[in-house]
Amino acid sequence: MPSIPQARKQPSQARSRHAVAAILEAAARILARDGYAGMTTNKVAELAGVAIGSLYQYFPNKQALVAALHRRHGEETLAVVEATLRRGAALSPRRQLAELVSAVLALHQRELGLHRVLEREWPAFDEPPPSNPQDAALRGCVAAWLDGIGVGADRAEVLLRMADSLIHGLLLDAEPPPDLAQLISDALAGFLGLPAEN
Amino acid sequence: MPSIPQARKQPSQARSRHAVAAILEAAARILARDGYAGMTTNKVAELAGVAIGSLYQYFPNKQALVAALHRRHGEETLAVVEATLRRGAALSPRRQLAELVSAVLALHQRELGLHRVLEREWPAFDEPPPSNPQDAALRGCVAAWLDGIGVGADRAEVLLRMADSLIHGLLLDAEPPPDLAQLISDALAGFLGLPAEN
Amino acid sequence: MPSIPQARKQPSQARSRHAVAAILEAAARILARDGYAGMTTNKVAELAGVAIGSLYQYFPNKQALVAALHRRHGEETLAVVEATLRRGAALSPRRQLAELVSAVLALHQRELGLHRVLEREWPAFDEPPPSNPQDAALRGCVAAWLDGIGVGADRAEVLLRMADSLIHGLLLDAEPPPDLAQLISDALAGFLGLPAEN
Amino acid sequence: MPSIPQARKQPSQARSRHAVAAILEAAARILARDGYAGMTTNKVAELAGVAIGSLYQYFPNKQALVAALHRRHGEETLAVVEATLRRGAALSPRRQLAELVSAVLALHQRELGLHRVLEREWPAFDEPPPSNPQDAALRGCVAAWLDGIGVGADRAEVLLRMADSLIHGLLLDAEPPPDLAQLISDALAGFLGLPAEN
DNA sequence: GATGAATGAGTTTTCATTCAT
DNA sequence: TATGAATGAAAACTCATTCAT
Repeated sequence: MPSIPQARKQPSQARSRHAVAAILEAAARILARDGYAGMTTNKVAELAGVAIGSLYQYFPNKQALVAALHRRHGEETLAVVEATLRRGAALSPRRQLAELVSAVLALHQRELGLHRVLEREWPAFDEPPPSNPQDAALRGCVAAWLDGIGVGADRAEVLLRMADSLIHGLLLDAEPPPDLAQLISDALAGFLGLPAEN
Repeated sequence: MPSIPQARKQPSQARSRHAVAAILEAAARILARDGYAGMTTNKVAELAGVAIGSLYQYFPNKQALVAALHRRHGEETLAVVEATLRRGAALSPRRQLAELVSAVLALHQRELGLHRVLEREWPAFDEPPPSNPQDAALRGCVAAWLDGIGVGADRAEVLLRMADSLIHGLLLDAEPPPDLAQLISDALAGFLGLPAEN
Repeated sequence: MPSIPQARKQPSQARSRHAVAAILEAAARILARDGYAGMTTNKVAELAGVAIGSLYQYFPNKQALVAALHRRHGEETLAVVEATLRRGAALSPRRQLAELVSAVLALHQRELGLHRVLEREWPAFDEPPPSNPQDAALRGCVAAWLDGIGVGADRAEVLLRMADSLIHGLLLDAEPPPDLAQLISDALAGFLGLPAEN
Repeated sequence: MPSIPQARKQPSQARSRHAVAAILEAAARILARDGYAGMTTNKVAELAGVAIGSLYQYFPNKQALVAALHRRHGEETLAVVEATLRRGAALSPRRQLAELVSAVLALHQRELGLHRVLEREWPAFDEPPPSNPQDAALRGCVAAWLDGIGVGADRAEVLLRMADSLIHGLLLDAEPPPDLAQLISDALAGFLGLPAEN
């Protein structure tokens, strides 16, 4: 199996940029609703309002479509994390953590079904989801923050995974508890050894 | 025509029990290796050494196969949790938690790939993974324990989800950190508000 | 591109042996009529009266179907050549050659369209049509004959190719000349240096 | 609205002549490499460096492209044959034949893969390869020659086919014998009844 | 019960051709 | 005229499931 492919052709004209966006949007919607196996390229093209051939002009195959959604998700997360850290620079570490969890949680809440599939069903492709550039950037960003608050920067990787796991694992529950952000940041604080605020 | 005499011979229950076990084993192996989409009932039957028709004699369809694996996993987890709690009754809550995490982690390490798929790729079937009896039993068991150590029993559900998410999310990493049990129980203790042991 | 594949499964039961024969027959007919590009596996299955899935149970892909026809043709040719040489052992070399040409020509005349395609359209597969066992056997058979009549056995290969080329090239003409066998054996005799019979 | 002035500028015929040449060249290359089925009009246009739309401006469809290549090949062959006969007018018939074979063989050797496909894969279109004007001219030319050397002019057609078949059949071998021209002209001489030269 | 050949709807993907710009 | 995005019919192939033996 070839590894996960990139986009086939850079959309240059306005019309095609629109087509690509429509395709991604449709793919997200169907993926969220029907899962990876239930998502057919024909359904995606139809919902996007383009011909199936056009879809294949921009994405060489089904996997590439999902990979693109994944990438998009990574970019959004990175942006949110950076913004939150910048905004909360003056807060206590514990509170910064809480802000981060809230922000990322909010991001996920926007497209719940999609993220569920993206995380859970990222099909058993050859390898672990490729650590793309955004992942690295995110890790770097968090590592710097940890370093700044006196926690070993080497915990960045695990922290991120924990956060991801907890967010997805709990958010996707039938009835996620209302104080989810609180619960999760408690757990992460426990892991980081940050003292509770009185 | 006279009706055919009912049963020529009491069908050996042993044989069919063996077939079911072989099928489940094969399904587990293939599911772990190829993911849900890559698991075909024919491949399962072949690896199990039974005819495809026989597979369908025991499992009405592909989903049922995966559901059975899920159930089996739930049963194993319940057994491990009960045993650990029984064995560690005299320990401090914090240490009991650590024991629990270690035990369940060990269980998962045995069939890593399988659990990844079981958790991540439980396909977007019509409904969320059915809350089977074992799940309820497990929840009850943990609730009782929490109650006993002075933590609200209502946290059982979330605790279980957290544990599950963390175990799967971290264990499946390319290079899971060596002190994984420690990290996870720190996080869970943080969530439960258990004081660190000095 | 993978090299030309073999049959996927040996038909064992009577029913399936029949299916394989029907598929090959249908493939031959359609290939002869529509050429390689015009031959679709679905058309073949339909004409054969089997489901498309059954076709793929015995032939892993379209190429394998054509390869099987090729093989069959090679076997028939070998049989005809052996029989003719056996029958004509007492004749003069020049006359033996004439007999051979006639016999093979007759074989080709039976399924004209098919052989046209088999020879002309054997698509640009990776390599020259694989020298299968029958080819080798045929070469050996002809080499022995050449040796027996005092012509270098090393001409067998070229002789066979010449014969093949001439038969296909001329037979497939819109109006092949009536004395085709004569013309071709004249040419081959010229190549072999066999004196004309008065 | 006033009608748009007809032609802003006489479209450079040079440019389009160049485009046609580039397209044919690209088609030849791809056809040789990938066969008829593997040749797509889009690939051809890309390799030729023109837009797919432009290709369709000069050639109404894919077949027309291949037909044009065929025609080109016919023209080259005709030219070579005429030149050879002119140059060798003083030679003996047997030697003239040898010269002809050598010359045409050389022509084919230049673009081996292309001719293979042109001859072998001329797809089972509705009709046999259209007997274009060049074919007729070639036939006439050869007929005249045969007449001049005292062989029935009616053998021109068969002679040409034989030559073609032998050249393609043998040249395309994995290891064509070194004395190919000799072998082929022996065979053709045998067919024409030309005496061997001592 | 056990077998495995047969089924065929459904999937992914290609590519000749068109046509708005 | 040139462009190249868009089209969509059609092709190869898969696989869950059935059912005659």
